[in-house]
Amino acid sequence: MNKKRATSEDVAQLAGVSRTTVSFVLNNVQGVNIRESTRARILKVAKELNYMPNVSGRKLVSGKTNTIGLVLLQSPEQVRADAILINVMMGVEKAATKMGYHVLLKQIDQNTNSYTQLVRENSVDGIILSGPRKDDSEIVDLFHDGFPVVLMGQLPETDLPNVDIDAEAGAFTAVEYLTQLNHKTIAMITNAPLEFTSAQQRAAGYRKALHDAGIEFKPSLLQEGNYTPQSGYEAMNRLLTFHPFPSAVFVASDVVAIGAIQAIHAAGLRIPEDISIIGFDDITLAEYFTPALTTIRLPASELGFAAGEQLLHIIKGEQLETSSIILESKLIVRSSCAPSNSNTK
Amino acid sequence: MNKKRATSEDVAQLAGVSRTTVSFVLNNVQGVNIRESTRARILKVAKELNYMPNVSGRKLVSGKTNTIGLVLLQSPEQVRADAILINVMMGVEKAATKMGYHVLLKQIDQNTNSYTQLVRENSVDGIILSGPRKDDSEIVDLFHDGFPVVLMGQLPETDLPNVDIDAEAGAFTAVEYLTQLNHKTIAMITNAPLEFTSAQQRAAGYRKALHDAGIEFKPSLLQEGNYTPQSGYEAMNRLLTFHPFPSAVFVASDVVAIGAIQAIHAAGLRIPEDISIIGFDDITLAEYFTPALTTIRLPASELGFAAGEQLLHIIKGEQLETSSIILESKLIVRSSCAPSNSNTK
DNA sequence: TAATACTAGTAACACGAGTTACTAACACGT
DNA sequence: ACGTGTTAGTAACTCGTGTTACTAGTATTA
Repeated sequence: MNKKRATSEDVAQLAGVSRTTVSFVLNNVQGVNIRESTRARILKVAKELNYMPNVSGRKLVSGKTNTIGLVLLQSPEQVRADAILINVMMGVEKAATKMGYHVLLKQIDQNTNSYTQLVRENSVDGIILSGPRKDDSEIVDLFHDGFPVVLMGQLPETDLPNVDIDAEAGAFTAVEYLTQLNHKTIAMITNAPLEFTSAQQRAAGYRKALHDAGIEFKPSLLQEGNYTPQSGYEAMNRLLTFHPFPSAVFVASDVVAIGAIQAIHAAGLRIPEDISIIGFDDITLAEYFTPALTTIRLPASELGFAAGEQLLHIIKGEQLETSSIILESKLIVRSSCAPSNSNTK
Repeated sequence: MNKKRATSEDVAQLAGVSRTTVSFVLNNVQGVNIRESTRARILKVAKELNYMPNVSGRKLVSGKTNTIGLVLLQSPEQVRADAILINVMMGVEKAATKMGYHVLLKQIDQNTNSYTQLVRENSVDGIILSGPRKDDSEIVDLFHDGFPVVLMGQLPETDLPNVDIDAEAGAFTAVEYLTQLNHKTIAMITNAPLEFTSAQQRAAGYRKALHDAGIEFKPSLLQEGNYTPQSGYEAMNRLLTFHPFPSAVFVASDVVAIGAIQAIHAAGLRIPEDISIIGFDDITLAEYFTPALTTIRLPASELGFAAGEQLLHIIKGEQLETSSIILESKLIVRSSCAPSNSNTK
């Protein structure tokens, strides 16, 4: 670093005024009288020196960092498998940038040191937490300390501000679509093990849609996936051992669905003629699966953006319209579902 | 924020010593005499108060931020289409965390304000730049100012420290694999427009492999893709209008490849019987394409990790073993390539 | 003309740490 | 008893900024 960056003192000296005046001018402080010529001179010098205030100094006195933390509690494997996470991240970044904030990215390993450190160090003004676990008391403590926090996802039995997809409604829509196609034996493969709330929500939507259609829920038709295509492959193979096998399957993740599709093809069956498949997420590639996957589109980027905006509202102490923002998903019809030919059952 | 965080002054008062002593003890300063009992008392109080040094204060005096910037110059669309970028990011995060650093994420829109701001503000100690453009002089200026910088990718005619995949070698391997299968008419669909170095490198590997196999390069067989499956679909359709059409195609991106596969299927042709396809990237889903895609695996996470480590070396002023780290890719054979049946030509 | 109000700016303090230079108390050798 | 060295610690300065309280000079008003 050859060139030392200019400080406000440098600007002050070159402009022949005090540092205070420089601060007043550059921060456009109201209620202070500065002659127009002086103001112009300071601005000119600041520009010449390419002056930018040192954030550390500014942070120290203001107590604000102008930075929000984006904390991912997902394991590296989950992150890798989560095809829409990057969109979410970009959404957060966009919201932050819009308000002049930075984004600090942190991936937390289950047993590594906690993210509370970020807060104690005064590194961030607020935190967006992606993938909260039920047993996570840290975040609740932070919230009760009055620290700005927004969840991405849900934590039952708490009133933390959160932003989420209406996964239950999305799952409901998906399964309802299948029942309307006259399917009677509809299986589900979850996106994740059932201890995760995201899986629970989708399973709930599945059961509700079955119930509304007057179809009895059979536990054996609910198989667990765990983010990977491989898990979808295995789950589908389990379903295929049933007689008769289901005529339609709701797979609560497109990535898992591609494994299920593989299994169906491997068994010599056709989609959608023999089995209908509906996915969840609408990842970029879903359209290019064979066959093109009918699925539920999640507003990933919007989710991140909303979380960022919500957090910034809280940081600025603004009144929230609602502490819980639920975004709607949307059915995208392609060609992996067909009406039941009713020879099942 | 109800509870004010404890400062070193608080610790000092409660332990009945001066702030200086607290600083000595907590930073384990060598060559200073502190009675063992005092030391223990201070540590105990610090723990009780849950004291963590305020980073802003520390940054101000040390001039270090313990933060590195990860700057993405890719457009939001590119980011969305780049299936391995998230792995790269996690790799960077891992390297940073290992050394006690934070990662600041910044996505720069082509014409938005520059990333130099991050530097001037003193927000980061160094920058990793992903997706540099040829005409980017900002980064070169920063480098010449002595600011720690690492490129992810390459910038020809500069000696900036960089970390990259050996894309040319990877492309060479892919195409060599096809020539060894006795293919004579081998087309290529690029991952991106040819003004991007990443596309140029892959095209260079393609031409070299053709040359080594004694096959003449035909410009018409080199079609441009632009990150999306749709572009692969269109490029493949252009190739299919040729008589005879190529017996094998190297698609320099798995995501683009899936579009090409769609086009081939839509034309009623089979893979690999009628056309062999080899991809590039080895995205998570490549294994589950129909057919499973033979491709070149990029060490994405390792790339990010290496970039992070390299940058931290530079920041700490350590001598670099080499200023350019090139990681090797690897051929992953699945079932989308078959020997040429030699009826072509 | 003297009291008052406004203009244009500055001196001084605060934020929370790290670090250098100094001191008071005691031990030791002669 | 006196100088020297060590131990255990502290006062005071620095980093770069924001902000409050104050002042000197000028304009306005009674």
